Amino acid sequence: MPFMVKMPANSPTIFWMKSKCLLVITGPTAVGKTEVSVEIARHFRAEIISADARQFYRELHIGTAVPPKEVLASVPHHFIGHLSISDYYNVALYEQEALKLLDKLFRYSDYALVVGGSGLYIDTLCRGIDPMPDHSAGLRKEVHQFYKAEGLAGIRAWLKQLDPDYFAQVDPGNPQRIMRAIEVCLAGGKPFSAMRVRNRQARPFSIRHVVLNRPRAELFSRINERVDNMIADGLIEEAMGLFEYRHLNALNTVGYRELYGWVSNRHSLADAIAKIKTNTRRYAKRQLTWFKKYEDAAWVHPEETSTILQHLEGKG
RNA sequence: GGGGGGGUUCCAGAGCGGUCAAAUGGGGCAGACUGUAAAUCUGUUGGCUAAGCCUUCGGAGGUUCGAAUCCUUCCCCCCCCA
Repeated sequence: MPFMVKMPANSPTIFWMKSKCLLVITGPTAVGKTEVSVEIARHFRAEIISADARQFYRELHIGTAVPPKEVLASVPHHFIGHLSISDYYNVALYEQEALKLLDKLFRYSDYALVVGGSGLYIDTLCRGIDPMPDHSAGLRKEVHQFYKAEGLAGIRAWLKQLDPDYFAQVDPGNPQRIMRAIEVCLAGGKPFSAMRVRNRQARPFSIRHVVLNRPRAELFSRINERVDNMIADGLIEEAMGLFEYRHLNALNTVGYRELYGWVSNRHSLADAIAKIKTNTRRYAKRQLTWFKKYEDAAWVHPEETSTILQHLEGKG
């Protein structure tokens, strides 16, 4: 009798067998995930599910280091360029869609391969996220306007009133978090903290996790080099072609925002490029910090393919 | 050759007799993180046998109870006149 798991109400109704395995390859930006992914995917005859939140947008290529055409053509990839920069999207939608996709993929293969560096997205796919009320974009705008008018103190006071428990926990200086909590309280009619219970969802498949990493100096010089290549490949043109959309969240992205800062005369081109490099390095650092909590993950150098395979086969 | 400005902790740049291991910014390092996540935010940043001590503010002397801060001198930068 195969091991069966009851799925939560909002998940696909099918029951999956525990023999299915989700392979996760993550690691900081520019570590070399794309390069190894094809070989791994072929080995397991798995399709690739991207977990790179900025590769979702079809208008973004160079700045988000989307895998080259040959790579995309050699193994089926999902969640790359499936959105437009003007689309609204969030992790919960990703979770839903990815689970639905897995449902399909696992009919043909025992494996699926997640490749990407967006920690929150990977976590959500692997363990779920508490259900939260949906709400209109208008509500977010409203809260944001209140913030602009009343400042940090204003939204803090508001949150304190709506959800004193969460108020006691949030970073007091983080407007984004405070505003989100307010939105959710308003939309759900109850405190955010009552909904954010961090329930871990059981998944009907096993998960094996590899974090790719390199010595810091090596990683950083790859980042610097990659940024130069992006510029040579036409990042400036790509960014400028999207100039009118620069206010969109999707373009609040390393590699784009710095160039907009340059055209807006906030700094020189050379400074912009230097900033892209340092901001990318910082991003990589933040990713690494996030990945450190993956206790079951194996950390390996991307060139050690056989070690990677070993871990993904469960022999690690 | 004459006149003026300046050399400060990784960098830029405040400080201008005690409250200075030295503001602030940058960078670095560390961290947080349940629907904006390549986002957003926080801490830390001379050394140590750490509520104390030691070594820092171009070099060397000096004044003073006490100097990054005042004086002398030396070295090095920059600007103006020649």
